[in-house]
Amino acid sequence: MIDLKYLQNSFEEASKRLEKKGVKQESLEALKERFERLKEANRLYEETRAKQNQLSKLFGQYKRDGKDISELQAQVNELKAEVAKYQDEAREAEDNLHALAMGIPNFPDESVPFGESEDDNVEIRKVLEPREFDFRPKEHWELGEANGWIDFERGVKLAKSRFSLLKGQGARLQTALINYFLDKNIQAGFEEYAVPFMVNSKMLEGTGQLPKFEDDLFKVSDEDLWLIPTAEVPLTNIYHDEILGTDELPILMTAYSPCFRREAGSAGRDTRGIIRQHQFAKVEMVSIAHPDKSDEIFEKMVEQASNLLSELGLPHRLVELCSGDLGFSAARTIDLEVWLPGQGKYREISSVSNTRDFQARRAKIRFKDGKKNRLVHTLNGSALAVGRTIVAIMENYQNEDGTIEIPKVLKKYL
RNA sequence: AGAGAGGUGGCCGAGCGGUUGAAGGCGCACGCCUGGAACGCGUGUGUAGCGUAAGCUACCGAGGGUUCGAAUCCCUUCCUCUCUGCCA
Repeated sequence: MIDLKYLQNSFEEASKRLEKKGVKQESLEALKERFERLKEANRLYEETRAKQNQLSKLFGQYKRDGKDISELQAQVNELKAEVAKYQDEAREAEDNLHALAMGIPNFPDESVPFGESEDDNVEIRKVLEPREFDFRPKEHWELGEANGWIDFERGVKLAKSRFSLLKGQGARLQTALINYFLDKNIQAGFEEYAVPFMVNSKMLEGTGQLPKFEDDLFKVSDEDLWLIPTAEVPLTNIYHDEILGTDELPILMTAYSPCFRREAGSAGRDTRGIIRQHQFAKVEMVSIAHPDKSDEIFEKMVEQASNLLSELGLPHRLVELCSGDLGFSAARTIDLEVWLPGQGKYREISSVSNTRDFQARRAKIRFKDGKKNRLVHTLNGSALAVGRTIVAIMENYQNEDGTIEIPKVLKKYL
């Protein structure tokens, strides 16, 4: 959630910043108005409530002194109705504010380039030269089937479309990658966690998936439980509604998890292959940082993801997302796109974001700064999406006969 | 899943429906004491919102209700513990 006081005090600036992300001025005006209405409603409620409390306190005295309370009673009864009325109004104002505020995305950083769509994203640099093929490189689904690594049809039979299964060397490769990523992340100072793969709705509100993006999620029927779309959700919310000590920061976490996404808006995109599935494996990094240190940690996380790709020998590029392509919670995001020779394109394989205090405010994650409690900064990034890494390995390491080499660094994991 | 017990401040632990935001203890911080420490003594020690401030409001797992007034009574719900059942 954005800082409503900031919105109120610096409305021009705030709305200008959010305009870059496609937020209409009107909704911000409405938000500001609802914030002010809530404050007014609260003020009225608290004032009348204070009066009532004062009178109520007299009852004890009156009784002890044996005085008549009937007049007092009448007075309080009048106030009571008023208090109830103001309380209802305050609650309604609160609900209205919350409903709107939770749907407003985060401010992009000043440094984020302006743009409307992914076409306006800015390439920062390329890492490793794509290899020259002296034959037509195949796409991963051809290779996956030919090698018996991926079974698309039976995956669909077991669940539905956009599910698949890995077997044999394909499955081994996934396990190897997970272990490799976790090992490297641990070496870089991240601590490994094994987290629940389902969370309740409060946690999803904390990280920003709910209430706005319910359609992207799988929900467990009859329970307030949802399959996680990324380990970012449980990892970040580990400290939901907690106050950390300054000396505990930064907290660097990593976890493997399957990720479940309904991808409601993506019909027709990447229908072949395992680029876009309802379930995929990912190793995630999440950092809880002191506000002054989050930029530094952001760089570290980008470097970490890039290093993983480099060590696997996978050509990739770093792309700074423009304002219009930035996710709901992110203030800044760098995507890592891996080269896929079969497609002849760079495709997203990791996304590192700094959400600043946006998630922290929603999830109430604070730290003690001297006497004061302050919101932390939260960051997340993939290191890496495992399914897409398998795709990248297959396509980049393919031989003309369809066989696939294994990257050197993975040999000891297989 | 069934039966029972319970959820109070960083922790332990009190709390006849009326100055209880909450006794007492531990812990912690500061001060005194000391050559320095321990002990001892003194003071302080939750969070959030509104307000320049004094202060006001809210919070005793959560949500409702009864009442002039609820940590205390009632309902719902979640969680923990013990026993039984089931299970990797």
